[in-house]
Amino acid sequence: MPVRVRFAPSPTGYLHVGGARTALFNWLFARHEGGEFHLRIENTDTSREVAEAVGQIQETLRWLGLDLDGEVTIQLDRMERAQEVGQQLVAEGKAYEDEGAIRFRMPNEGVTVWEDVVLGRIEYPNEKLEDLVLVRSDGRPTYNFVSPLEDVLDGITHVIRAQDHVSNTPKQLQILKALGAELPVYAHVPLLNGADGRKLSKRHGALTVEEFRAEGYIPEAFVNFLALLGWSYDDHTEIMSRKELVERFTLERVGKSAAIFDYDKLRHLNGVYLRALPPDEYADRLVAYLRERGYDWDEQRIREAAPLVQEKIATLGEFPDFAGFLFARPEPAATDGAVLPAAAETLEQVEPFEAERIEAALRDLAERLGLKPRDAFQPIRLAVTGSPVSPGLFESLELLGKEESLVRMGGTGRGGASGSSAR
RNA sequence: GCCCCCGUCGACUAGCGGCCUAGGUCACGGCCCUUUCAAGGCCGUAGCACGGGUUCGAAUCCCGUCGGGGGCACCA
Repeated sequence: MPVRVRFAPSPTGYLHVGGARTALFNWLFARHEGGEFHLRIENTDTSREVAEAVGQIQETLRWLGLDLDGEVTIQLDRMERAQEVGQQLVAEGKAYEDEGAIRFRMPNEGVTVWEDVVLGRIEYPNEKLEDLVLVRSDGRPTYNFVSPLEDVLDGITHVIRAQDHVSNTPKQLQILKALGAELPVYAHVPLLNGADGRKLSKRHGALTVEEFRAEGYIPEAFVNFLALLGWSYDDHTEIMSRKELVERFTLERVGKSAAIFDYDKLRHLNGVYLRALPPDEYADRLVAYLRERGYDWDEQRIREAAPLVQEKIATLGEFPDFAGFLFARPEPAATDGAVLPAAAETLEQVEPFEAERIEAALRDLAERLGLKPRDAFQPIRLAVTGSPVSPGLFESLELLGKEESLVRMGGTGRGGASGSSAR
């Protein structure tokens, strides 16, 4: 039987990183096995918000590169089918009417056992199982009823979900047994926690995949990072392409304990991926990102700036702060502008105005003035970029052009040696 | 309260009885390189929760304690 898995989020809004990780593990498993990956929306109402959330979830999965098989199924569409099955269970004496609702008869003794691919053998005492409502008095089926029912209807072979579902599993197993259905294999993947070890929440930072996207993380890096949360290939391999992840992913190597979402490591990985991109593709991504974020900066200029920042920033979102001075005059920064007049005079003579010549001229100047390179260049950087941190100075000057560079240097230079005044 | 699960450096993890003086990565510290910031190179700090067993031998197996998480709905 071919493998078929499903990712079944509830449509409460944008996809959370925890959900994304669960979706990724499902997808990796399906692709590794040559099986199918389906999306099922577990809703109990059909509000407009739900429709929007479904769209957002699909867009996020698309961005992550987790392609779907088959049609997206909506839980509520199965409502009537679930009611019929509920009635059938009543007829068989496996469930009973209770004030208009249908309630399932749970066994009172014995244990429900399953072999969890991640957790191992789990035994759950049946006496702890309460008779649960299958269909509410208003006719809507409950989650613990439809979810396993749909798994049967959809031919789901492996249920890969987060560990907060562990205690639902014995209930669902009992229902499946009553239905006479073939049982799927269960794999409960560890949860994702925030820095304090507690539930991941807003105060820990970004939470939805869309937020990370907005901050300039790229999907390859994000997927690689997510894969490493609760799964590992061996004792040293970390950077893996999507293809390699698919080849190497197995549920057997998924860990049991909850992981903490490490923003530092994500950022590092993103930097690794960004630096590894071919220059022209890096520029493409940067342009696309800035457009997405609403920047109307000149595309040609962005492309020219790309090589100056590729080695230096770890997320595309850092570009505006880091290289924004190339697109608009920065606020003048406080600096000791003593060298500025001489530097301006020197640069005036540089022709053509190219990084290599600029560097040679300025180094020569520094030497004549008896200044360390850093002492000579930093005031220029401050004047031209408006910041003590910037892309390479000489390349930046070249990009800006002689005229604009001199204007910026002159603007601060007039302040004289004190240079502490902004004007 | 009851039930289930988990427990290796600050973080992600490797480890499935001897290869462990516990390995890799991020973060952190130092040095080098250097026009700033990064990147890169070298070095370093730091961990098997605790207590009992089992065994010639335990991070690895068993029991207990402690700690953490999840769940106990006509929510999903």
